[in-house]
Formats: sequence, C-alpha cells, structure tokens
Amino acid sequence: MPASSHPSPSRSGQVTMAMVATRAGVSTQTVSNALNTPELLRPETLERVLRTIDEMGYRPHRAARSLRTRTSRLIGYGIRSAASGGSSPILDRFLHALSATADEAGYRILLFASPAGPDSLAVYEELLGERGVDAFVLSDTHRGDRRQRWLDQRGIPFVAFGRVWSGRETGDWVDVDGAAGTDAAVEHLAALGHRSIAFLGWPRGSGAGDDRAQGWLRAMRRHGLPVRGRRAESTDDVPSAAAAAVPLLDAGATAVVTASDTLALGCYRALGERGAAPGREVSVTGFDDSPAASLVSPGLTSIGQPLEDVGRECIRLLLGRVEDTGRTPERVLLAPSLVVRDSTFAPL
Amino acid sequence: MPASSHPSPSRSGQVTMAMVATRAGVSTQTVSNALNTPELLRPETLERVLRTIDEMGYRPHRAARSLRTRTSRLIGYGIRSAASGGSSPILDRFLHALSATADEAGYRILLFASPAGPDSLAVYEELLGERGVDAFVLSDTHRGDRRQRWLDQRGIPFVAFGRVWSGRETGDWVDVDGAAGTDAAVEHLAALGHRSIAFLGWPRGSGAGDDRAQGWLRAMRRHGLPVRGRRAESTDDVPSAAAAAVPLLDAGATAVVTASDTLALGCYRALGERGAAPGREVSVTGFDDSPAASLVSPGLTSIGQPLEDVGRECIRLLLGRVEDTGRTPERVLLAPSLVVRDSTFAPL
DNA sequence: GAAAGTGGTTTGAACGATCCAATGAAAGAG
DNA sequence: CTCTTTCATTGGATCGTTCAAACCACTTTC
Repeated sequence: MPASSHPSPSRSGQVTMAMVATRAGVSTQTVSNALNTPELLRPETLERVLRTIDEMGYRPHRAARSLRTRTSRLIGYGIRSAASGGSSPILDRFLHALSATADEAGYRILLFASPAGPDSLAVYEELLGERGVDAFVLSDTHRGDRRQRWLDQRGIPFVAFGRVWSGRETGDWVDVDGAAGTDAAVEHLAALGHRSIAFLGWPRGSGAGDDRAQGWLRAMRRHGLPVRGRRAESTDDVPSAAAAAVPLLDAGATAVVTASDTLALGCYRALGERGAAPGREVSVTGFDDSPAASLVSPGLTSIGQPLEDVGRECIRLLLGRVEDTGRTPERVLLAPSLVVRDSTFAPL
Repeated sequence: MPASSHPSPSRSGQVTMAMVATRAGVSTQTVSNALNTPELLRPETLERVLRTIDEMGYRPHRAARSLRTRTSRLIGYGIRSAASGGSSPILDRFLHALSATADEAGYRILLFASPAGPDSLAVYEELLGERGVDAFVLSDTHRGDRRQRWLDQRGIPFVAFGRVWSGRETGDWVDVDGAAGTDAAVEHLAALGHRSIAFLGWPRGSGAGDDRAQGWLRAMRRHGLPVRGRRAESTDDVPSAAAAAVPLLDAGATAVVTASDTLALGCYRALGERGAAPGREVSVTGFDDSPAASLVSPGLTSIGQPLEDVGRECIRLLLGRVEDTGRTPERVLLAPSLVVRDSTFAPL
C-alpha cells in the first residue's frame, strides 16, 4: 500500500490533523469533529477515526486550537512576591489540588510572579492582552485589593481563595470557615473540662483574623464562659506572641486558642519561660496545621484547612463561570477540621 | 484624517498587528520586525511603530506567535503528587524564583500535576505532543528516575533541581552543596568549642542524605575529631529521630548535626525526654531552614538553601540549552548558608 | 414529481502572527 | 550612465486548527 501523498508524514515526528485525515480516509474537519463533537459522526466513522488518532499518537496542537477558538485553556495564578512575607497558605497543597483538578478538565495552570505593589495589575493586563489565559485564580486577597473589581469590570472570569471582606463583594470565592475552626477548638477544650479559655489573635482589621476571633467568642458565649480580659492580640511572629500571651497566662487561663500556629508557638515559648509546659499546665491550639505543628514537642493541636477541597472548588466555580459569564456570584465556605495532638489535655 | 479602512479596529477591544500597521502606515511585517528584530528598521520608523504600539496597547497574540514559531515560550513544571509525602523542598520560594526569572526572559511556567507512579511520563508526553511547552524543570528527582533519560533521548531541553546520583548523568542540573552545609555546621560547632559532634542522618542510599553525611565526616576528619559511634540513621519523622538520637546522647555527644530540620526536632524531643534542653546541654543543627526552624524554642540553627538562586540558575541553564541543544551538559552547585539561632552554644 | 428535510461529510475561509523571497530606493563602482 | 550592492520595507505563503456554509445522496412531504 503506497503511502498517501499530500501531507508528508515525515519530519519532526509531529503528527498533524491532516495526516490523520488522509490515513483514515476522511477530511480534517471530520477528525476535528471526532474529538470535539463526536455525536455528529456515524459510529463506524468515529471508531475508525479514533483508532487512527490512537495509532498515530496524534494530539491537537495547543496553539493552533487556541488561535482558532480564541481560548487558551490556561488558568493564571499569580504567585505573590516572596518579599511580601505574609503567611503562605501552604501554597504547596493548594497548588497541587488546583493543577490536578484543572488537568481533569483539560485546563492547565499558568504560574506567574505577581509583585505585591500597586502596579500588580500590570501583569494581569499583559497576560490578558496576549490572550495567555482565560481566567484567574486569586489568593492572598486583602482589604482594598483592586484585582476583583478590575477583573469584574472587564468581564474576566476569576475565583478568589479568600473572601472579600471589604464592602461590596464581587465575584466568586472559596474560603475556609475560620470561625467554625476556632469554635471547634473551644468545643474540644470545653469537652476536656477547660473553663478559662483565652484567645490570642491578630490585630483587628484583617478579615480572616476577626473571623477566627468571632468563632472563639460565639462558642464561649454558647457555653456561658467568661471572655473579659481573656483576649490578646499580636503580630504573627513568635517573640511578639510570647509577650502577648503573658497577661493571658497571668490571668489564669488554662487553655489558649490562637489564630495561627506561629501564635501558638509563641504561647509555647511564654510557657517555657515560666517553667510551665504546653499540654501539661496549659492547653494550646494553633491554626493551619502547618508542618511545624507535627514537628514540635508536644505536637500542636491545630485546625487544618481542607486545601485540596479549596483547590477543587476553585476550579469548579471557575469553569462554571467560564461557561456562563453572567451567572450570579457563587460562594463556597468549607469547614476546617481539628487535628488533635498532645498540646491539649484534660485539666486537674 | 479618515479612519483607515481595512482591518476593523472595532469589536472585542483586541488590537491586532494589522491594526497597528495601518495606523503607523507600514506593513505588518514591519511591526513584527519592530518587536523581534528592531535593528532592521530605520530608527525613525522604529520609533514611530513603537509609539503606535504603545498608544494602541497592542500585545502580540501568544497563540498566533506560538503557532508560527513552533515554540510556546512556556516551561513545564510537574508538581509531584501530594500523596507521595516527601519533604516539599519549600516549593514556595523555589517556584516564585522560577517564575520571576522566567518572566524576565519572556517565558512563563506551566504547572501540571505529575503523578508519582511509573506512568508519570504520560503527562510529559502529552504536554510535548500538544506542543504545550518548550522545556521542563524537574525536581524531586530520585534514583532510577526515568525522566532525564527519556527527555534526553527526545532532545527536549530540561534542567533538574537535584543531582542525578545514579550512574551516568544526563543533562543539566542545579543543586545545593549539602556536604558544604554540614561541613559549615561542624565548623561552626568546632569554633564554639565542641569536640564530640555526632551526626543524625537518613538511611544510606539517598543521594542527598549521603552527601550531607559526607560533609560532616570530612569536616570531622579535618579537625581530627572522633567519628566512631557518633553516627545514627533515622527516617524523616520526629519519633524515629528521637529514638535514633538516644544512643548518640548516651555516648556523650555535646552537639548533633542532622540532615533535616525534622531530624533536628527529633533531637529536641529526645533531649526533652531526658530533662535536658537543646542550646543548653547539647547543641543541635538542622537542615533546610524550614519555617519551623524559626518558630520553635529555642530557635533552631539550620542550613538554608538558596532557593532563589536555584530557581534563577535553573532558568538560566534552561534558556541556554534551548538556544543550543547540543551543548555539553552544565552543572551548578550552590553553597548553602548557615543560619545561626539559639540551638547552638559554646559548651562548658 | 418538485420541494423540503435529513444526517454525515467536505470545502473554503479565517484566527494572528512569522518566515521567506522579492521589491524599490539610495549609494557606490566602473 | 549603467550595474551592482546594500538597506529598508513589503507581499504572499504558512503554521494547525475550528467555524460556517455548502454539498451529497437519500427520504419524506404535499
């Protein structure tokens, strides 16, 4: 059987649609249909074309498809500047979940460095201008973050990991219910028999921090436990947290719920400095279940975020919005889970 | 001045090269040249075209360019399956450095989920087949990793973060000199006056682990310090490490150099269990300078990897190879740096 | 018996850029 | 004054795919 002539199957080992077409004895459009709208083909033709595709190891050229369909099937994720410090929300697991879910839907994640400054929008604009992405996933959203409004005005699909705490919200988001987390921590401690449960949080004004404080507050009230003088604030570093914890311990707290693992380890230090030990004299809980939580002694009871679920939901919402841009905003609030280790115990 | 007619500047707000061309009174080819080979243009033409590009906010369409040039200007990075456990090499900072450097060169990072199993190559094949990426950055390389060979045989540019410890090496890599790190730790401890310095490492056979052990060994020999019975092994978790540290402490070690922060915190625990404290009775050093190192009390002296540099070097090597595929393999070994905290002290 | 469907496939024209070869104008050589 | 060389610019083809419309061989409808 002589090799079919027109599209040379030689060179570069790259198989094109035309080659598949001649080999299967159909037109290129039919090959295209076999992949994109199989229901249009007669079953036997479909089968034949698909088999040929398989035999030849054909894969559609992403750029060509992208050019024609005017979509890139790429989702942009701006990784914040490392300089900005900030608690990396255990990026690792989140990103993995994001790419895994996206992959399943035929999308991929495009990673770009996004400066923290006010000109952060420039990169987003560039990416859109060159039609490099169809949509964005945002994280590390903060009060006064201009990205949501900016994207919304241009009709670009996006999802944020993290609520928009300020004023009028725009767009879809997925977040973890911080209040439910600290609430669960109080529940756990109360069940163990604690009655003097303090809270060590971040300075008011950060959405997530206030949310976590709220959960402690409502659980304490529900149990009829005292909250006056049992609350302190600190920036997110160990020395400050240790200092902030002192008055709480002086006031006789037998347990401290905190807004982060860093703050919790500040309590560890404060306890160590007064010759006491977490998990023996005083119970301590953290937030985030960061790697450090399982490494320290005693192991830190902490609140784990379901980052895999967050990633999955982000993609789900995003794809929904790509299909129906005008849809009413959708929000997903996921429950964190308490990971009990040795830093919490039954007193007396 | 009547609006030029041919390419309608209306619709979708998207500016194309043809629009820029008519507006600047040149052909599309000249616009292309202005961006890609400016030296071909007469200075005044160049200036005029560039100004027009700027005024109209034109950006080349990535897919169109990609289709024609047969390059995607995308670099693939497979994020390993989270299930595979393994210490994430502080992915965060590395990825940021990677994307920041790539951005500067006009490249972007394409993130994809890469399963740990033996069929991991499937994703790489898919990405190449659809011409989705020009090159790959590999990390989490391990003995018997088939990716390097596989890519090399196909002539696909790649760089690995991490040496290929097994047999014949293929391709470029960037790595951190683990031996230099543990060597520096011993240096530091010896300078403080320690003479009985033990090493707690991973089971032999892992390239990186053996490398770190080697650094300890050579520094000890250089100082004429005894090594017999001063070396132990443990898997990378706190309980095992704590158990493995016991004989070292029993043998009277006043300092322990470890192959990871996790192992170091195992020593913390072992010390705590015998009523001693790191940084007071015994010095301890970790490896990686993970976030936990600065959170624990006392702060853990650890060896920090220059991940920003690693990322930068990866991209540098990669771009070099994209230009000259046949080039002889290049390797970069970067020095880690000792971060001194409170877990090391001068004895007696 | 001509018009109107029908399902399956093909044809021709984009999509927006770059490659290659060709062109015109200006400059230098004989 | 013609002929070549050099420089700057242009025209047309092309990358691999999908869209829109046309086509084809039949069947159904009135």
